Amino acid sequence: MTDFEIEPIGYDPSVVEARWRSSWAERGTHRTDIANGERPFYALMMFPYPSAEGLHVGNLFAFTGCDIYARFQRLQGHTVFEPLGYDAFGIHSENFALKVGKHPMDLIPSNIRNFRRQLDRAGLMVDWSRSVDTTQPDYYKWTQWVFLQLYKQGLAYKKAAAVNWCPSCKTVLANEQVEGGTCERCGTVVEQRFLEQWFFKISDYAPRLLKNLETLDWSPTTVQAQRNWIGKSEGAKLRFAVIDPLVDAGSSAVSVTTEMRGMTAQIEVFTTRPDTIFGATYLVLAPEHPLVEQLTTPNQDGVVREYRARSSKQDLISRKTTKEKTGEFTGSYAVNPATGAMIPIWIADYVLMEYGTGAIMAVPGHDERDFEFAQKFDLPIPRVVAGEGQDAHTPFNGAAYVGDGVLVNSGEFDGLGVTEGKAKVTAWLASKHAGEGVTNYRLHDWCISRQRYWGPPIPIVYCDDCGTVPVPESQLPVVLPNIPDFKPDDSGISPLARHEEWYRTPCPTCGKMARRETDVSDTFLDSAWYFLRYPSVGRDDIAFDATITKKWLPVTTYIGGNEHAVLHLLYSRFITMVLHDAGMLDFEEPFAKFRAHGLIIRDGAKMSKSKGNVVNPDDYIEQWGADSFRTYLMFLGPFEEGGDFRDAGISGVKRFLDRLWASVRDCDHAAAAEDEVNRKLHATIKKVGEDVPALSYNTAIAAMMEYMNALRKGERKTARAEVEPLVQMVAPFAPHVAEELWEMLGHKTSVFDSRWPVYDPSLLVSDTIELVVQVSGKTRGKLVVSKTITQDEALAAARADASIGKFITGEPKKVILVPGRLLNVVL
RNA sequence: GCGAAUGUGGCGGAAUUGGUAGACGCGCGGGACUUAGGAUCCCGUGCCGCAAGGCGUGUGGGUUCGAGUCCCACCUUUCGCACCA
Repeated sequence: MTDFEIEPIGYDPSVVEARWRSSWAERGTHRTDIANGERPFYALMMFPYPSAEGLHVGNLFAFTGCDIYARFQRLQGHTVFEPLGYDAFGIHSENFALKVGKHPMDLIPSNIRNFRRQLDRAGLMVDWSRSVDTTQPDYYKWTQWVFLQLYKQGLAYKKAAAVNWCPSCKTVLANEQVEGGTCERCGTVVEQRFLEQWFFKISDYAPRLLKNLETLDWSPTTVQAQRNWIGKSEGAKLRFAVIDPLVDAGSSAVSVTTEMRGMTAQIEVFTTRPDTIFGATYLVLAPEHPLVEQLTTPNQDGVVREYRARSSKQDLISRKTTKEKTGEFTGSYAVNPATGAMIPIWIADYVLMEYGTGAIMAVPGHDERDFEFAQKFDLPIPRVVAGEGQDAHTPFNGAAYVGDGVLVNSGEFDGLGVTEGKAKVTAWLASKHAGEGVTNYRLHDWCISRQRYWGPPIPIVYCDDCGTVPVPESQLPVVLPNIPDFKPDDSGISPLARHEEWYRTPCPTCGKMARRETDVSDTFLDSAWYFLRYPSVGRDDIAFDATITKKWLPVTTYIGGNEHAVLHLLYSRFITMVLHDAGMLDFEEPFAKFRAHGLIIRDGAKMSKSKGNVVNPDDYIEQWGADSFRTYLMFLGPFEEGGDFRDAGISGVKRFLDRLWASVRDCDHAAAAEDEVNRKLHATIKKVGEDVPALSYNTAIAAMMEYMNALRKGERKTARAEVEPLVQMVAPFAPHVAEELWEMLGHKTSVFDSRWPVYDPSLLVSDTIELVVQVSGKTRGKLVVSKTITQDEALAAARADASIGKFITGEPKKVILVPGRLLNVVL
């Protein structure tokens, strides 16, 4: 190497990165001082499921985004805690184990080893001394403990209920795990089954889960998703008296009173339009409604029975996608409490048992679905709301009228607006004991039982004498046994139920032989509290330490995928609220700030195994280094929107890091920063310092590249003062090479123990500005002028400039000067 | 169907409160250094045009001295919810 010219411009990432990986490990650079660290900052990322395929680029995209944020906060002087663990229980792991014929207890540890290897190479600032693995007894002991806390609060209960059953996964699913009638996991059409299940009363918390959303600094899309899911709607619960079919069947009476004899039952409906009750001409029950049997008259029995059988068997897909209305008349009638009219009771599958009361009053004139149904079955369609230009007799033009208007054909309420009508009609019906105003939520209780093997056993014992007995906390964990035959079957009973040696246990209360609960809990319970565990990892006497928790939580920033907007994120909020109410936490919202990241696609298409366009991080890290890979991932689009991964793009990022490396290597340690460059440097410090906390990583990188270009313009020799701050700014993105360069600059400690550079605002202002000159709104050029130039001076200068002046052909009608920016001469 | 986004060069994407559209990167063209270059460095690169100049942010209107940005209507794509009474 005799000549400066032939020295390589680039650095070898494999050497540099290996060197710093071991240095960080040796020096404990990523270890967080939980007990004494000042200005704690808890940067959380969603922990991955350790699949056999290894780390997905989407995982790495999310982790890197979080890592950059965390490293930046560290450079701001925070003690940052960035933990990561494994969400390894659950159906996904178990199904894969079944597929490859291995036991999950063997499979998961090897998957985790592989994940750990990949994660180590990614350059994350993760404190591995405080990790969690949800499948370890020292973790799920506390998951079971969480269950017991809910049980103690009366928020965990068991009931036989119609639940979603996935025939392929052979287990029940929570509502949140059913997507459009299919299993979110395997896509199989979900069936309804009637089974005994454990539920958490999350519905009790619906109003609070909804209200607190207003106070959270979360991505708006996530907040909106939760709001929709909780699904608040204001309306009324109304009661319709049923006329005894035996007494009144075949009666031709059109009008009856509520005092009439023979009333056997009442039907409760939920409606958001109590104002339209005068137009309710029939009732509809969901086919599986418990009253249907009782209401069906002998001559309708056959068709009703057949319809119910058909709709229970019919897959939910066709039921939810076909708009075609079907239904059957039960033969019974009820009394409309407003009109006193006798109205028929139908069953139809467009009414869902899961929502409201499973029954509706049908107002065909003012509800599209009811209209369609009434037309098909030739039921009366009266008008009770008149819109603009309509009156009580305006005919329907082939569609229901769902707009605003005034009530008509509604007795004493005629003429009231819809809003006022709702309130007055509800009050009137309440005075007649026919109903009351209620708020209804779409959110259902969370079904947590799973008839599977790979999860934490639910810590409950059933004793013939004592009944349902929770396992005492001192006897936790209830260890999941290693059984060879963990395959689920169609019976609706967990594989653990085949192991008497496991489930037979003395009753914790009386000591008599009893039977353990053989269901395990939903994976989402594991992840609903893991963030509470991280700072307290190592404490085996308690789930989370009060002092440490007070110091570190709520989580300062949580970054994750929006696919968990209604599952994990809602459950975590719920569990946190419950523990707060039990006096164990002094906050009720776990995540102060949440940001949803975008998705990575590849060459304009979604990545998928079948398309063969999946990015394997290992290959890219091998070829380009983790620093370039990380930086490229952040550069390809806005972090919160995701981006399009194209192989060609990564070279530009590597080139940038190479140039930086060369600039540092060749820099002049003694020279002062050149004025022009220094100004640019301070503008860059400002820009990057604002972009990074806003997660605008792509523009932050662009700004640093721009500065790099300015730095090298004219093949000049750079000064140390010009590159040193750039090394710090690059550090969150490319931590390995930044450490290397920091060391090359003579520092003995980690760049992450340095302080983020501070910009000098006085360098960002200058006395002269570039004034854009427009003539009649068209840009004709620009002038370098004094910042304080007046309108007249600017106009004169524009006239004097040859290329601009020629466009100013006459006397201007109007002249507009935007100080410091632009001059528009209107002719 | 409902709701939320989105639409800018050949491509990924930038653009304070309305104020130089296309930053940064890829790709492409030219040059330098080279036995060589898929390395590196320099210059150029929205479209049309020799030029002067004109035209350009999904489409059509509008507000304004001035619109990618604001308003109205429509279209595209994506995501979420999907008979929720």
